[in-house]
Amino acid sequence: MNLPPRTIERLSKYRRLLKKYPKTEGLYIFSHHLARLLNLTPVQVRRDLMLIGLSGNHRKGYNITELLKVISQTIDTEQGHNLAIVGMGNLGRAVTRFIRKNETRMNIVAGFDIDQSKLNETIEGVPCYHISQIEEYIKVLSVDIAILTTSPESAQEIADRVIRSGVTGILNFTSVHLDVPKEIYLKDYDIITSLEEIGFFIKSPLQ
Amino acid sequence: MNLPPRTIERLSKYRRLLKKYPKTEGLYIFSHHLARLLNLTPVQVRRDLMLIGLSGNHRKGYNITELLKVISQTIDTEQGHNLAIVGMGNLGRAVTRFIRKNETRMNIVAGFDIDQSKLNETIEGVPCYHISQIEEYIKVLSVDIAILTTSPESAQEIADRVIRSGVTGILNFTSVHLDVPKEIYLKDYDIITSLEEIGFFIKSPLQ
DNA sequence: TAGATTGTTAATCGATTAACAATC
DNA sequence: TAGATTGTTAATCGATTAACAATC
Repeated sequence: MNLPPRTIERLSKYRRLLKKYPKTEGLYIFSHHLARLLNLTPVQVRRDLMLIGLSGNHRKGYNITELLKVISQTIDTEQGHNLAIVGMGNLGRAVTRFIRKNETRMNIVAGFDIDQSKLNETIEGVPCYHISQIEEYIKVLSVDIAILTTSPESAQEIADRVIRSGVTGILNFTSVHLDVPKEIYLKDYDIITSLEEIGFFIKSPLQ
Repeated sequence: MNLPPRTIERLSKYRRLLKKYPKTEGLYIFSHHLARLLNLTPVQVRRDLMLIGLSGNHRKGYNITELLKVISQTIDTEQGHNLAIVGMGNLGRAVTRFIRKNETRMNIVAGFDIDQSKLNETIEGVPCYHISQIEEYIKVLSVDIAILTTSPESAQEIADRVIRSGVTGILNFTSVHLDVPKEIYLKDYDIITSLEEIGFFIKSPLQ
């Protein structure tokens, strides 16, 4: 199915919110209610749900169970995704822990680090291997998404290597611009740029 | 000055890249060269620089020193920004370390945590206080940007409290939707949603 | 002059929102 | 029926890109 990236992001947020939604609040939810919980407009919500073929009830709104089912059918794959964290330093371990606390279809199957002492050890419940074994383990474990939490210096080299090994999605925490083939889905988390953006907009009067 | 958010983000990236640019490569850079280094188009680069009043030389391109000067004048404030990290767990400490490794105008002046044992201790070189003292220290230290790395449960309460104390910019790592007044500049880093977005687009054939 | 570049407007693209018909 | 909602198209907004004049 061909859906806009922004819609996918919102679908993910609808699902996460509704999964925790108290059962006592009823089986149905109105678009304006869901919108208010996420600071969106009711039209946005209805449009998103329309795009994935969901329809609501004019009296009661949208059936939450159906909503959860159809969103999951849209977003998830049967097997889920196998993730590798490359760079098991502070940030890598924190991100690992963060992901594992959430119930998702994302299975962290390996961590990699240059530190020999971490070899074959289990960190945050994830088996950790030496960086030299990336190609080998990524293939064997069918990793399709890599999270890059390495040093800036090695980021591009590691990206090249994980891509060569079969990874097609990358979440890049390194603040380094990565050059990747256009068939790779790359998402950057550039903390420094984000802070500078915030800094600029809080000094200027806001729109 | 009124500049689009995307332009600010790119200016931040131009600067970071050019700061590390080897001196031997010359004092000038062409828009197409800068564009290639960041996977942008030359027009995008020229337009961004035009918006901040920079002009280049038809033979040599843009003067790197001037470029760095004008970008800094645009983005930075004289005093820089004072940051607080709220939640000094794994993620908070990792983010603290990450920011301190980069040379920026962002000064991390305080960390906060519920853990009594961290009270008055210095973590990653940052003085750490108990969460009950947020209001007090944010005011005294003139913190204007808060980074939220707390538990999801306390995220909204903490956001309310830092805003009440004078913070106007928030970088939110908690994956929880925050309800903030429109004059607050909020930027979300939702790791779960990002992974689900990547997951969706690597299963579908890419555009 | 020819060629490569900058500078800038107009067209296009993607996403949001306004408007409103249809339904219960 | 009146009122509140859903469903969907058309208009608008923000950002990128195409086109091209100006300059060295």
